[in-house]
Formats: sequence, C-alpha cells, structure tokens
Amino acid sequence: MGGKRVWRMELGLRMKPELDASDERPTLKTIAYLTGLGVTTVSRALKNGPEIGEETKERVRQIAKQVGYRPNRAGVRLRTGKTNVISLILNTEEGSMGLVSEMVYGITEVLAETPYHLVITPYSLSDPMEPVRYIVETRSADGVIISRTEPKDPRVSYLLDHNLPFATHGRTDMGVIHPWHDYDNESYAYNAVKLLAERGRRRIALSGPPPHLLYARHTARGFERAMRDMKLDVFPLSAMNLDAPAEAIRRDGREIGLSADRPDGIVVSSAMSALALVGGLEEAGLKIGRDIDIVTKQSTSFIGWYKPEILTIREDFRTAGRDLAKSVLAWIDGADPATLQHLAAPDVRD
Amino acid sequence: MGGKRVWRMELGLRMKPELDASDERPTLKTIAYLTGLGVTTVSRALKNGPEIGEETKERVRQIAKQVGYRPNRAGVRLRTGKTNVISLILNTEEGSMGLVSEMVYGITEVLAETPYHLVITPYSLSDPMEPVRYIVETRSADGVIISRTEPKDPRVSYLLDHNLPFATHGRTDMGVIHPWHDYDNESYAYNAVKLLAERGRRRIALSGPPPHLLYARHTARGFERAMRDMKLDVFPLSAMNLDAPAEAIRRDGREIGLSADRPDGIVVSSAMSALALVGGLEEAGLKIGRDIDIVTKQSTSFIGWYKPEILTIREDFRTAGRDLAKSVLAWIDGADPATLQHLAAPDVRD
DNA sequence: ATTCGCCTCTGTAACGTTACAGTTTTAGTG
DNA sequence: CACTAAAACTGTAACGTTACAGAGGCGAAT
Repeated sequence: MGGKRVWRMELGLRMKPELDASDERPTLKTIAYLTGLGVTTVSRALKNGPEIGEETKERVRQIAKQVGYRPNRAGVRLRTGKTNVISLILNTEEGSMGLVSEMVYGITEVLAETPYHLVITPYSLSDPMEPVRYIVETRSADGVIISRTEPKDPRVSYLLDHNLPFATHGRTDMGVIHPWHDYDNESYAYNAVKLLAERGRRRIALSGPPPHLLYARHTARGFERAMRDMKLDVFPLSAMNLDAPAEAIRRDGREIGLSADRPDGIVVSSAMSALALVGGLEEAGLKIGRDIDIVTKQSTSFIGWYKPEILTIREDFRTAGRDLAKSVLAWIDGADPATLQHLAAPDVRD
Repeated sequence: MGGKRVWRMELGLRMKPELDASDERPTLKTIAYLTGLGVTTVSRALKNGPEIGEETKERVRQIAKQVGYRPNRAGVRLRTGKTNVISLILNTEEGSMGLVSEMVYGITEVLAETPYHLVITPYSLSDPMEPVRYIVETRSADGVIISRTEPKDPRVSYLLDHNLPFATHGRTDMGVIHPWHDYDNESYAYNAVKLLAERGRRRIALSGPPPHLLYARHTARGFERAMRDMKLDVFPLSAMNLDAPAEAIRRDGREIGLSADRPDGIVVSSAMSALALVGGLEEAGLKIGRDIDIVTKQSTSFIGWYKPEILTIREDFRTAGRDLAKSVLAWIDGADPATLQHLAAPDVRD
C-alpha cells in the first residue's frame, strides 16, 4: 500500500505540475494534487461514498482538514441545485417586540450545526406572496419558514404546489398536511383562567387575539372550557380588540377600571396589550393584584422584573424557532411532514 | 434590420436545435436562443455593456422580461466571486428586545431594492471572531454588519486586514477609519437632563451603560456638560449598574425610593432598566412624575402607551439598520469609508 | 486459462455566468 | 482601391462541484 501511495503521488505530480499557491482558498483540486488522487475521488471520499477505500477516505479527510478545506457553496449550488439556505419570511411592518429576534436566534442555533445559512426575506402586507414566488422561481432556498400564518394561507398552498419544504409558525385550517409549530393557546387560556380562579377571581374577561386568526379560536375554546369547568362568570368585553392601537386599549382599560360593574380578572393574549391595559386600569385607580388580576403571555421575562403583580405564562419563541428549523430540515431530508407538527405546552411556572 | 434579425434567428435555430422546455427556468442560453444572439452578447446586453448596439440591448431586455429571466446567483458567484450577500453578525445571547428585529427590518428595507440578500450569522460570546473568520475564509459575503461594537474591536481590525467592507453599529476607539452608525448618546444625555431641568428637577442621577463600552463615555460626557450648563447637582448612583440583572436594578430602585436623601430625576440609558427601576421606585411608594422623574431611551413606543409619566427620547433602530446597510453597499461600490459615518441625532419630541 | 464481478479509482461533461481574445461587418481615410 | 479603425457581435475557457460512464486490478468461479 505504501508503494501504491508513492506511485500515486508521483502520478499526481506529473499530471498537475502547476504551483499550488498556498494563500489561495483550497479546493478539491488542491486536495487532489496533495494526495495524488483524482478530483472525483476526493469529492466522493469527503462525502464518505461507498466506492472509496476506507484508508483513502481517512487520508483525504486528514489532508482536507490540514489545508482547511471548505466546499465552495456556489460550486455545489450550481451543480446540484442545493442551496443550503433556509429562508425566513418576515413581515417588516409588524412590531411584535422580541418575538422575531428570539425566533431568529432559535433558528440559527439549529442551523449552526448544519451547512445551512439563514436568509431573511421580507415582505410587505400589500403582497405576501411576493417573497414566496421569488424563492420558488429563483430556487433560492431549500426550505422556508413562514410566520403570521393565516387560517387559509395562500403561501401554504403555493409552496405545497411547488414542492418546496416549509414550516409555519401557527396552524392552518385548510385540510392539508404540513409541518407547523404552534403555541398551545387553548392550554394557555385554560391555565390562565385557573390561575385567576385560584386567587379567588370569579368574574373573568378574555381579551383575545384578532378574531380572524386561528389561534383566537383556540384561545376562546380554552377560556370557555375553563370557565365551565370552574363554574365562573364570563364577563363580556365587547369593546376590546387586540388589533387596536395601544392607545385605544389603554383607554378601554381606564373605562373598565372606572365602571362599577367590572371584571375581577382578565386574561390577555399579548404582553404589549396587557401593559397598555394595566396602564389604563392603574390610571383609573385600580391596584393590580388587589382590585383585579391580569394574566398575560410573555416572551421575555421583563414584565416579571417590572411589575411582578401581573401574572404571566411564558411563550418561548426561541423554542419555536428551533422547532421550525428542525422541522424544515427534516422535511428536506425526506421525513413525513405529518410527524413534524408541534404544539408547545405553555410553561405555567412563571 | 428585419432581415438581419431573421437570419440570426435561423442561425440560432441551426446552432441550438434542442427543444426549449418552457417550464424550465430561463437562462442566458434561453434568451440567446430566442433572440438568435450569442450567450455572451446577451450577458453584455443585460449589463448594458458599451459594445452592444442600443437596438439589440432593447430587444434582449424585452425578451428577458417576457420570459422572466433572473440571473442565477450561483453562476455569477462561482464565476465572479460576487456573492450579493450582506451578513449581519448577531450575538444570540443578548436579549435587547426589539432592537434586533427593528435593525433587521431597516437593513432588509434597503437591500430589497438591490440584488443583495441578508444572511444572519450568529456568534456566541465565547468566540466573537468565529463568524468573521468564517465569512472571510469562505468569502461568503460581500459585506458585513457588526453589532455590539467594542471600543477595541478585534473584528474591525480583522476585517480591515482582509479588505472586507463592513459597517459597525457603534463607534470604535482604535484610530482606524471605517463606516459606522451611532446613536448620539452625548446629545441624548444632554437633552435628557434638559428635560428634567425644565420640570424643575435639580438633583439628578445618571444610570449609564456598562462602563467598558464606548458610548458610556459619550453618555457621561453629555450628562456632565448639561449638568454644568444648567448648574444642577449631580447625584451619584454608586450601586447602579446597567449590566446587572433586572432584579438587581429593581432592588436598587426600591432602595433609592426609600432613602430620605434621594435624587428627583434619573437619566437611564435603556428602556429595560428604566422599567425595572421604575418598578422598584413605585414599590417604595414613589409616584413617577410627582416625586421623581425618569427619562429613558425607547426604541418602540410601548412605554408611552403603558406609562406616559416616564419621559422618553426615541432611539430609532430601523434607521440604524437602513444606515448601516447603505454604508456597507456604498463601501462595496468604492465609496470613501470616511464619508460613511453617521451620528443619529435623538428625536426629542416623544 | 478464461471469464466474471467486485472494488477502487479515473476523466469528461455539465450546471450558468463572465473575462478574454478573437471575427465579421461597416464606414471612413489616404 | 486598399487599408484601418470602430462597432457589434462571436466562441472558448474557466470558476468548483458532482453525475456518469468507464477502466484497471484482482480474486473467484467456471
């Protein structure tokens, strides 16, 4: 074997007599030259292909490591069509503080251990299909992550039609199967009510998400089930609308606080709204935790720092990001999308 | 000219007799076939090269648009080395809510009108150089945006050494020239003090950023200048440390609130800390706006919704993102980096 | 001895683009 | 009329990778 190796080396030298400029980025050719093997062999060896001898593979791997070889993404992509890119499609008009960065962190955390890069693709509400079409037409990603999923989401059908793996943050209601990650808002609402009941609250209101989104339904279901189970009085909040600007919510809070006939507990679906609501309630002279209790979801723990009187249940967007990334990768690798659906149980402590 | 066109078409047909599968993605070859021109000519025409006739260019452009031609990024990248990628290097441990997403939005807003994509490259505090080295070694981006800039930032020297255009969020103190965008913290602190002075506050404290960061110095300078100009009493906050966890800041706030000898105004450098501080002060029974005034920076306007008593001065991270993106692109296009340094004046209204 | 199949390695071509070095055509010059 | 120059176009090669179709060598079966 030693003899064979030497012979190959000489052959290599004869065949590729160019100087290898050592400051250039190494390619397969560099390794081929160094080992005296063919470029193809090196390529197969680094992929651990079955037709390459174990000894050769080891030698190639060693040299590759020595010279710091990194495959050229453009080369791979041009030849195979594989981009090694996951695209996160983001709406740039939403200002849901913290949500996005946490999700991005979760995604990068998973991708860091793979050859995948994360590309951020923005869209405006005026044309949500634009980035999806762009990615499909230019084949610029192997997989896509979608946020702000709608119950009937045209992006989902489009991606399914074009066989591009994806995962959605939030479920859909279209009778099709695809990977998703969703926070269990039914469980959240149920537990929120339970928390209030444990504090002796009996007249409880729900300030839910915008009703056209699917998770508004989940939230309402959990809320109503809990109210029935615990035999509490639903306090209807007609005016309340989480889509409304914070000023309006604050105003609502003040009105509620001033009315003689008011709830003694409110379940809120977003930390931002909870803050605005509490602002209004306090302006009306109420003391949170004494006169009324508020439960809200929170993604970062800042409410706990600031106002421990507000009851919180955690929603972890980093985990969501990790989950979504793992699901897309799994789908790309051929997993059954039906197995890539995750409902995240809310963490009731804190 | 009509005759010429027909002849070319025939030539084209003779030379490339393959069927053009119309569902395939169009390439230069497709357009060459359709126009009867050579691939090279089409390439030059679409780049508006000088050696192509105006009439031909127009025809090529038209057909290109008709078939929906989009240059293949991998092809360009492989041939030219141009990636059309800007990399945003992010620390995934920081939880500075809202900051990151707003910056990302600003960047994508600028890149949307260019062929550039935004890639998020994460790093952990244990090895801040890793992503920078990766990008340089694999030549995987044409430009880089750095956040959390340190006064002596090794990433800056490394990127300068390797001729990779970049821009930093925050200035450095290394005696080298590079593009940056920085919030004018000196001006912020000055205006914050002025705001307090206008409300009759006289014993003013500063709760500044972690002292090892450069903008701590800027903040302190603005604060001290304002205090001198307005002949106010500096109230030293020995215990205060914005690096501390929010719980500690909250505790500090309570202590300050309970002490007989306390400031009547505090300038705070981060909205998060301001909230924790206010939480503590209120716990001690103080009423913001009556017993004490707080000024803080805010990036989203949520404090205004929640607690209008807290005085705020806006810091706009979306603009920062836009600025940083524009600067990197300009540097890539050969602009003088010395002209790409922007100090963002704080917006005192709101 | 021949054939067969297996194992391990090989070169060629192609992905889409552009730099480069021509080539043809037309118009202008002496 | 030859000659040159400019204008407008051309093909070839290369970027780094991998699919594909071999090609040697060698042991086993015939």
